[in-house]
Amino acid sequence: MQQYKPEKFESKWQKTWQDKAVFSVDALDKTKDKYYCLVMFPYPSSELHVGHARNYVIGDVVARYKTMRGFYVLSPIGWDAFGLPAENQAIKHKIHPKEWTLNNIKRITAQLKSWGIGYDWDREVTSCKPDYYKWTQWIFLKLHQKGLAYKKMASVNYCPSCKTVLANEQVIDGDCERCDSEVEDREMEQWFFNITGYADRLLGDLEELTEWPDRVKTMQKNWIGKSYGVEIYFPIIGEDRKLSCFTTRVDTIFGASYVVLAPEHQFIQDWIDKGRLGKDIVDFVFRIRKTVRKSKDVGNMEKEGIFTGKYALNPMTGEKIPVFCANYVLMDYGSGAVMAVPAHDGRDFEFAKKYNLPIRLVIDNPKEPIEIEKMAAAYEDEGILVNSGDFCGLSSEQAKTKIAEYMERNNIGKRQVQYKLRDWLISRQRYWGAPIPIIYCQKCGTVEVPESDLPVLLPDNVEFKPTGESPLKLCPEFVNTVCPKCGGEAKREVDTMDTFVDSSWYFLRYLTPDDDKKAFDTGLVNRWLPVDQYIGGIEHATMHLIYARFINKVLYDLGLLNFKEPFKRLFTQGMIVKDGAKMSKSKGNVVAPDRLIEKYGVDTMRLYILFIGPPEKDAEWSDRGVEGAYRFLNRFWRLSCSVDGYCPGTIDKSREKNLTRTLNLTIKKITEDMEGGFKFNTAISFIMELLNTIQSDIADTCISKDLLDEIIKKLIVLISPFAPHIADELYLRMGQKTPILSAQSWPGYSEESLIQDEIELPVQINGRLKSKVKVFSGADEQTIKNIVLSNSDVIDKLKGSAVKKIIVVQNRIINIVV
RNA sequence: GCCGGGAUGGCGGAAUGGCAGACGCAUCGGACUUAAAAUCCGAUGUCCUGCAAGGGACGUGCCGGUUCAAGUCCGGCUCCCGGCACCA
Repeated sequence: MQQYKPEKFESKWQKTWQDKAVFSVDALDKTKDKYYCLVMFPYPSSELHVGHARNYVIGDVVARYKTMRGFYVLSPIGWDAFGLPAENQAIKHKIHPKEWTLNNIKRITAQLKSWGIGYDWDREVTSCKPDYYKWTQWIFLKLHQKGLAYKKMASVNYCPSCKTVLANEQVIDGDCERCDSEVEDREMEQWFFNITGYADRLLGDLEELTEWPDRVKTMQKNWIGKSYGVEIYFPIIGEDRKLSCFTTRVDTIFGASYVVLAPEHQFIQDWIDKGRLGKDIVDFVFRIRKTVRKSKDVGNMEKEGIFTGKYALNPMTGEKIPVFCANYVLMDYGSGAVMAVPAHDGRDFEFAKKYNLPIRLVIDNPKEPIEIEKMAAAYEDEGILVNSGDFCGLSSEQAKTKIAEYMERNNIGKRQVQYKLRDWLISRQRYWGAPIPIIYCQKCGTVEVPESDLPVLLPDNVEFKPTGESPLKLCPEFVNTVCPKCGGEAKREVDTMDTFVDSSWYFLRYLTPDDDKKAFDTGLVNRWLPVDQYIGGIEHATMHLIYARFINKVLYDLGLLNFKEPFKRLFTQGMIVKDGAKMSKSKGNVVAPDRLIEKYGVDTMRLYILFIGPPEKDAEWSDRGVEGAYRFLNRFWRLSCSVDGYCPGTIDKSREKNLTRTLNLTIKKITEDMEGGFKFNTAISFIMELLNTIQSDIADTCISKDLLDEIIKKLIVLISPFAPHIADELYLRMGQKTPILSAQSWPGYSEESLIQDEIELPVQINGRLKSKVKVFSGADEQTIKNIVLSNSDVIDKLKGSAVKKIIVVQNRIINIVV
């Protein structure tokens, strides 16, 4: 008998699949139902680890399984090839980002091929190549033409010492990761996409995504953060204008004892301009403005504020209330000004305690009246209004409507819908990205690069010295151009686009990756999309998956697509961790798949990755566990090879029947696991169980050779999506001429063979397992009760106690209550 | 801080509200072997009890609740992970 030697045949099969083009798709072919299986395209960093492998192996299993179910499966791959790490490499190691990226792509391509992942390689797209980013730029123009791309001031992290804009990742505790200088907040004019204009549709259409995980939909819903509230106008004393504050808790307005402005607020700037603020206040404002404040820091940071000397009027109480400026109010959300109700908001409470501001209870807890003196934290729940004039006694819910109506009648406020979602800042002061196709002309102003002039090529020859400007600005050949309108001297936009723009439409490009006339073919895209199955990491739950949905909707509005949502079904896999932490080079806990493949072969790696746990959950890597997968494949190999020389003894009909039943049950369970939640770990365990059963049947030589042959062949097909190399090799050895994917369909099962004559039911007494009884399957409740109560073991265990009640759960359990 | 998720033997994990620990790893014992490796067979949650067959109690992060029955449902916590808008 031959030993299992994967190295002898794995690359042979990879070549066969390639030669027979089993993963190639003719997009025009309509003879079969289409299935678009998409994995999130990788960022080509140095090498892929087993965490990446999980993503692509899952995609491959789905693609192979769906092919076997008779679908015409499109499974493409590409590279999200622009981005920060390439530029870091350029600065550190003096290698050009393009060279570094393309080298990585080469290496990763070889890796993916050696893993037996089946892609249609003719459809490869690379976002950093001009034939791709030409169309990213085209998409920018489409948004610009629709008025969805615009410029406004926004802040960036700026390192004064390195003279460069930093990514959030490069800021460690407020300091630059390279030189440890304190990072400053700087305002500059930048490009935005008006995604907030689509907020309602992005929210509403989540309803249609019935095959998305709930957790992802919940996260997106919260990210969009639609809230209903009131914009309240607070008159400023001594001025002719009012301050707008948005609140979702208008029921607490009688407790608003001061208002707080963000340091960037226009009123603050006006007062500074007019010299109305004291030096200490101005210093405070500038200090806070300079510090980097992110939404994630607001909760943790020490609240700091200063009284501006100005007062406003609470429009409901008529009370004169102080105006503060504080670090915990951000310009990003709402109007950059909030009314403070210390008794009912945690941040306001903390701030009021620190600065000894009055805390007034206006909402009482109906279950447990609040004593203001004993309050240790804000009461943020809803309740019953107190100290609230005519509105006392109302519930928060009633009061929200009544007060809003009153405010609207009296012009004190207006009901408003507010979103947490902010417009998408796409400008990057970086080199390694798609240039924004805009030209600035002294005469004509902001002018689009005409479509016929695309792509705006990224020059190769640039300096990476940090200078405080985008490297492109230092490249005169790039910057200096002529105005497409008037032909006069003009300068190019030097910012590049966020890489999330590249990844918001790549799945459209896979249908026509080489088309130099258009970004995508509407007809083909409408036929093949929405993507039937999208697979990627949970970390993309909000940003990438919202951006891609947004761009899809814009293209839909332009009549270029006939579907509103790009991804019909979504699967988010968990991380593989090692020693309790995410794999990373810096931690030195990266498990390289290639080392395992050398030792055990690809199928072992694939099988173990799939067996490690439920694919949507994080899993801990164990080198020991790999051995188990390898042993199993060895056993599978030996057993399959043993069919030839198998000599049955006395055939045991009931063992045969049982084995046939087990086979059908296994097919059923595996099929359900494949169709349902991608439960590959349990699917594989069912194959292991069946193999264990066969092994003892073979040892006892009690089944016929034909049955054995049939079962082994079916098992080979069942395991083929997970371990395709060994499957095809064994299939060939068992006399089958064509590879499984091109010939074999997924096995079916017969419900009839699953029926059992007799079943064993557990018997509990007072919820504790005490005995078991055998009953004929299909026995009715009364019959089962009779059988149970006359069973000698049960009678014994009851010890004469009076039976109060018997619960019979069909085919499950019996519980006797005594 | 906010949003989302998770916690089950020595380990990875399994379990439509219905026999907790399938399957695999590890460990121990046995068979085969001159021996080892490989392979095959068996045992393996914890504690108590029994010479033994066996019997009993406890047990799914913590506290409480619903139910004939809770890992699963509800309320309240703890810790860990992902995201928080310039990592991708």
